[in-house]
Amino acid sequence: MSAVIETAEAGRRAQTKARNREAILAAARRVFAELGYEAASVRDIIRRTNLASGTFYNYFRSKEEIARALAADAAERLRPLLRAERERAADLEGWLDGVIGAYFRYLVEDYGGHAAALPHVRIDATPAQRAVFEEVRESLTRILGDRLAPQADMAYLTAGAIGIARYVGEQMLRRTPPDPDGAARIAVRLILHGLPAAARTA
Amino acid sequence: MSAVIETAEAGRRAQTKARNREAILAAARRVFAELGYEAASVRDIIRRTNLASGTFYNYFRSKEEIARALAADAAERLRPLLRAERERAADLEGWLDGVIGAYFRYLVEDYGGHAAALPHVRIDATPAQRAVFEEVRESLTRILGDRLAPQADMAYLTAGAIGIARYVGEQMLRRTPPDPDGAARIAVRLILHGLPAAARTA
Amino acid sequence: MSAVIETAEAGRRAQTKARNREAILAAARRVFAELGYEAASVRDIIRRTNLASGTFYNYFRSKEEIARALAADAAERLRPLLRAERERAADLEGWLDGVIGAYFRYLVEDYGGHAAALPHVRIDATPAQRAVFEEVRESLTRILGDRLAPQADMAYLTAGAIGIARYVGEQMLRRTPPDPDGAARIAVRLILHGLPAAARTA
Amino acid sequence: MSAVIETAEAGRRAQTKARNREAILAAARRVFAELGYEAASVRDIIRRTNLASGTFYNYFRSKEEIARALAADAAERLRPLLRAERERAADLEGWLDGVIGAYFRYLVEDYGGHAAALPHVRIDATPAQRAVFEEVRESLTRILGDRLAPQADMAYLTAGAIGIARYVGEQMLRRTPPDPDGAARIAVRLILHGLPAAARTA
DNA sequence: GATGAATGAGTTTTCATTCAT
DNA sequence: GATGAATGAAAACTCATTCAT
Repeated sequence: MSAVIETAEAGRRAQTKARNREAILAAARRVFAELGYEAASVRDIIRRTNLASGTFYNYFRSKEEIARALAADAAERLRPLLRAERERAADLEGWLDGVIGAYFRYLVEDYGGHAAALPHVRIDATPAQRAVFEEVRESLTRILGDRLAPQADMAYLTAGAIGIARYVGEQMLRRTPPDPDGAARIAVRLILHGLPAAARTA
Repeated sequence: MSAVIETAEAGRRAQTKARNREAILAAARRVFAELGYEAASVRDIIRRTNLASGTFYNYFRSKEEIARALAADAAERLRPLLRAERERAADLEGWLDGVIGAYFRYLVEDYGGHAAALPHVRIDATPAQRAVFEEVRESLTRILGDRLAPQADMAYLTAGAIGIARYVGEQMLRRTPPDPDGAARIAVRLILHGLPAAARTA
Repeated sequence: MSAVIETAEAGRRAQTKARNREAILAAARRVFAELGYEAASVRDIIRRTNLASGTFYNYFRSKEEIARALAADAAERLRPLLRAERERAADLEGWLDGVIGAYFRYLVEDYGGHAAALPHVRIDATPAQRAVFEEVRESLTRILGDRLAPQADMAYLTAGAIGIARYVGEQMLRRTPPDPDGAARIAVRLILHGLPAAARTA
Repeated sequence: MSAVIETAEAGRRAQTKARNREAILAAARRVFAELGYEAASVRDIIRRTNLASGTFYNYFRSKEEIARALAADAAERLRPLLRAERERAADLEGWLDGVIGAYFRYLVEDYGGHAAALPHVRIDATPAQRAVFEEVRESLTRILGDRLAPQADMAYLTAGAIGIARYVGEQMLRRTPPDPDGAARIAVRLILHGLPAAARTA
């Protein structure tokens, strides 16, 4: 077999691998969303794929690993987005608009229709998730700049902001149709000015 | 057997039943806290009890049912507390102080030491939980009174406030020792005035 | 307590005992009929009674024992009937008419409506059942008298006759409404003259 | 892997599957025969196999399902035999000889030695069993031809004939050694001429 | 690397039976 | 003798993972 063909074949193989991996991840995302992590079985995942059950283990060592990979994957996709927004944003409001809008649109895309199954993962179950938390914390710290009291507890504040995004997002998913933009506007206002102020305007 | 004795016996039996139910619930609470809902098995629960395996099924039909009972139980305990605070509180700040303080102290009591395992149950998985959500929503609506724009989306705002409490609470549980009062102060400020204002003070 | 009262009370007790025993037997008969022996549980039986589960064991040592008691009971009720018919009957036809008619009416009474659940008990699972088999065999032997070849295999012939009664009876139970008399007529004719002869007449 | 090898492998796998299925069915047949359906457990069945417990569930969903499969299987094997006899037989006697002889030999083969446990399944528990009943009924109807009164109740007569075969067969299995031919002769005579006639000859 | 049946440890669940009251 | 909750052995069943092909 000539080197050229070998290379071509290797390319094709790599492509197939990537495609299979993606197929498994996509199936897992849907299954976890519909059944929840515990109720979902590897069989459920593989069944939504046209692969054989054993093949799963060529890609992921276990059910736990794919769950981690999924979370990491989500974080991976979130992180550059957060980064980009951090560069672009002039102020806190701009940054929040960008970030929360993107997050809510992502939620609708990935979970719309299965609202009920948004996985309530621990905030820092995986390294990637922790990275997202840190990214948010750093962004907030930087943007707030010297308007930040030295003793301010940024971990709590970051957690609070993420809590708002999470729960308003979940609430949004429950509506038909979900309105990511309206929800984002309210979430941003809530973070910026607090509940009484947010309640005073529509 | 005389009626008197019968009654006494019935009383003792009812007591034993209640005690067993409580023992199982307590064991489940601990097991869920330590292992997480999914990893926990009915065996794990019953093992922490001095009851026989079959006895579990005299009280709960399945692991899912006890989880629901647990959540309902928690909500049940939360609700009167919320109610009481609603009566007592003069303004939003007073109400939030009371409610969030109580919630955080409850968290520390029930999950302190097993911070990692605060169950991230769906906001409205059970009727009791839905009731808590409604209770919070109503309290907020009433306290805000005419400072509330007619078109304000109270479902989103309530979700946001609960999100703050949940995630700041979780963050607090991760600290040793947890400081429910400090965390509550920050959560309240965040809800009242928003993140920039909360960041400006300690 | 005077002897008189004691006696009266003893009588009442004996009555209650007899009534409870009958209640349990009746419930068991229905439960076995509806679910089959294996699927039926002692709980199912006791549930159809207004007795407590433990009480069952004051009357029967086990589920197996009540099944035996039930079969014995059926046989017990069948046997005197067979005996009586044997005395009364002038000839084979008369005896068969009496016996099979009685058996079919008994079937309708006990299993009508639950046709599907006629228990296919082994012909000789219990002593009482064996006794019925023997009773039938003896009756046949006596009534046939010297029209019986010495080498005739009465066990096979008795089994055959019982087989006819059993299966025609089951078939009858499947009809709505069951017609014990029509079925009995055909069964008797079949036993007496064989299938071709029975087919030649209605 | 080349297509040729793939096919070969698929063939081998299919073979193994078929062999395993047969092994489980055979084990179940023996276990049911020895313990009776109710007393038998899936564990008992799988233990007589060199397969793992979970493997059972790759083939049958439950104990009930394998029982049905077994009955269906038996009926499946009986039907072609009945069909063949129907073509071949010149008259009722010939047909009965063929059919009952075959049935009794089949009984001895499958249940000989475990006489006590011939499963008394409902006559029409499965489609295949219903098919056997229908096959017998049709065969009888055709062979009797115009010697059959128009109002004759063939369902009852068929049930009666099958009852004879069943119970005489069971009686035969209880003997050591079983004599399928002797038993068949008597059963046939009983069906053809009735009990008195059958009793008059050996 | 793909396949898919086999594995068997582990889990849930049932239920006949016991026993303190 | 009645009660009914507790018992725990035994059964059914699941499913992540392995492995021969």
